[in-house]
Amino acid sequence: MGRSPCCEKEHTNKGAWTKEEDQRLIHYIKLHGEGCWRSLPKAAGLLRCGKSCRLRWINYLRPDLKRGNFTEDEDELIINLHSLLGNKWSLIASRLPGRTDNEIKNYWNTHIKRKLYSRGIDPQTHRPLLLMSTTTTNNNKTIVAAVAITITVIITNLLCLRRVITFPITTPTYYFIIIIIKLGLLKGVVVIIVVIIIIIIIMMLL
DNA sequence: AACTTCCGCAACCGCTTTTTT
DNA sequence: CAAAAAAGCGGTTGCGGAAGT
Repeated sequence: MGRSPCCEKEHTNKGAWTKEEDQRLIHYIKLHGEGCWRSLPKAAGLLRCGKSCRLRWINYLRPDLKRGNFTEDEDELIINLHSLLGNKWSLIASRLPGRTDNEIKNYWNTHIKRKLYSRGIDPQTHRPLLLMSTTTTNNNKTIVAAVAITITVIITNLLCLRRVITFPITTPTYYFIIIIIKLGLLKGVVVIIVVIIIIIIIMMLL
């Protein structure tokens, strides 16, 4: 025993709103206020779904919306809130008067992501990009390791071929690269040194 | 000037949560 | 309490204008 549907789906307009539709929606809400989006389209004489009316009002027509570019302070606030809340756009928007969740989401995807990348920060985790490559999932580590090794091998062997360096990359070097990439620089170097010491001890005992 | 590619943003889609009957 | 739709939310798409060739 539910409610009746909000609109007849086959008799609704889609796509961009016209000036006339905007005026009808503004006029109706000025007279009757927000709320009950289910009955609004019919009462306002709009061939739109209630959901579409709500979105248009909240994201575009509301009089308290702040128009224009985001300020530097707003940028930093969005970045800080995103680091705490993640992609909770509505929560982020509630801390920025006059801005909508949709607007902030779009702004994040078009501007702030790029800004963070240029600072060398991963926009999803807010961690430095270089650290990311060594601490993500095993699958990602393998991909990063494979790409790094392939590039290193190609460059080293080309340099060797052109006699810039006198020796090609060797098998132990591959393993050292893998270890450093998988464990990080510090841990990797420690592990390599320990391995070398063990090898030296074994050789001396033999 | 004509065409193509890129970019930003409004609107839609589909899912989850809340409300109503 | 259950069912069904509204409300709300976040991801994605597609259009229109700007920029590049």
